[in-house]
Amino acid sequence: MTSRETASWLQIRDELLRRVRERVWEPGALIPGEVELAEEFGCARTTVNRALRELAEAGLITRRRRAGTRVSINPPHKATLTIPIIREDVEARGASYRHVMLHRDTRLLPAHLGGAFHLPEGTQVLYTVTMHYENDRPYIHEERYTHFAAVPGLEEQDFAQISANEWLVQNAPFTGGDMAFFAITATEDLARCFDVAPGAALFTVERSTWNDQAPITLARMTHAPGYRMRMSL
Amino acid sequence: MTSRETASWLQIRDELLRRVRERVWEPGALIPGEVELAEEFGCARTTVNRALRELAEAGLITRRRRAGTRVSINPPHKATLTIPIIREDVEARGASYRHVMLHRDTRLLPAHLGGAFHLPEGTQVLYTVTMHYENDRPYIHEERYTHFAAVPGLEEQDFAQISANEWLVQNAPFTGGDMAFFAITATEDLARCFDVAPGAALFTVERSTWNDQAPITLARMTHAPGYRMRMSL
DNA sequence: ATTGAGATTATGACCAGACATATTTACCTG
DNA sequence: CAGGTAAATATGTCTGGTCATAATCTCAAT
Repeated sequence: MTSRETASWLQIRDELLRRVRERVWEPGALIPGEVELAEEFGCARTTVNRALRELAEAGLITRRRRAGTRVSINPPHKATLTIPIIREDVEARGASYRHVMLHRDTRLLPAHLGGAFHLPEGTQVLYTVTMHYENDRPYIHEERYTHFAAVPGLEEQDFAQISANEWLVQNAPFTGGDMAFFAITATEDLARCFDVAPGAALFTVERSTWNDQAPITLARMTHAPGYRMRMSL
Repeated sequence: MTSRETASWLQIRDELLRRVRERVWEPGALIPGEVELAEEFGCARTTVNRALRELAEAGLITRRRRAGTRVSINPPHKATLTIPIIREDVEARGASYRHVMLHRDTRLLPAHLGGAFHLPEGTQVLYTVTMHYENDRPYIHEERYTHFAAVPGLEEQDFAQISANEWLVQNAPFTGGDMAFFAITATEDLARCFDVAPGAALFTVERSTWNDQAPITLARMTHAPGYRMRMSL
């Protein structure tokens, strides 16, 4: 008890994890209560609780008061994607980064974006189109609508030094958002930007973010041909 | 103390979260220690620790022994994707599901998959091609390589009733994996399956899973035209 | 100036016990 | 038998401690 190799709650978690994985406890089965496990492992209930809570957060077990703890029937597999700032992403690979703003204007929110961007149709937004380059090769084409009222100081920014992508992350912290991934065929504009034939398949990420129910920005980021977005489970 | 609306560690977490969000504590700044905060909130150090631990797990703050707790400079934005079993995903939308196995054979691992599937080139694998339908409309085209040695009972399965997708999730629990998303242009085969013109842009997910360093399966799932994979931040 | 030993300190882990809360089970009543 | 109430119980939270560990700081010896 004086010197253990790893924290005991971790050992307990791993042992419980093993029992779930190796079907010592079948999916759906009720597992022993905290008191019983604490006795088995010779520790306080708190420690078992810590281990069980972690497993419950991971979705491997389901806990309910009075009803006890059960092995989940089909544990949801979750993958976590860390959203990078484009510049940092590129530079982390040791490549050079630059960006060019192709277009910028102030306009009223187009009707067809009502669904993704929960604002009334006529709201004033900033519309920008930016190309991001990795080692001077086209990397991402970014088309973005930003809600003026939600981001103070937006008008003064020209996004020459710092891209809208990066500036917004630092200056308009969001509390929620969602993303969609899909494939599109290159329009003539996009084909020109990426130097491919129109109709080529391109991978696009559309992301909208908001803050206390006020939408901030909606970005559509189309990636260079052949791009693969990776994540681990 | 006798009756609070929510658990106090949650209240403390939210208050600390507010201070971070509203820049009461600047990014990079050192925040008060657990003892001091416990005093401020009038609770035990354990309770403050619980709140701080949650925030640290979310990446909003960074904690180090002796050095104290700091507000993260650029908190990583993470999105979580829950990977569905195709059938459950379809049925959850109230649609009917069916699948058809188009092809099945045993073969040696093709050389070009060495990278994604960390097995020697000649390993015996099961190759299957399955179409998944939603309301009798093509939904996902699944091409899959499964490592024979890693999955006992694989040979006996014909995947007529239950798809490989679902069977493997339940019978070959994996401990790790990775995914890649990208866009492809439809080959003639795929175009026929989805009833679109060859060259159409299709969204593809490639997923490989393993278990204690032994690869289990590599699946390439190509989605119907127009499909959008959604996730929230 | 550099290095290394020791004191200092904030977080991390743990414990034994207490009370709170959500559910289920058992029982009691109409 | 239906419906409501009370007891039982497993998890959830909190307290007020102790000890462990990692990182930093101090200061002296090289």
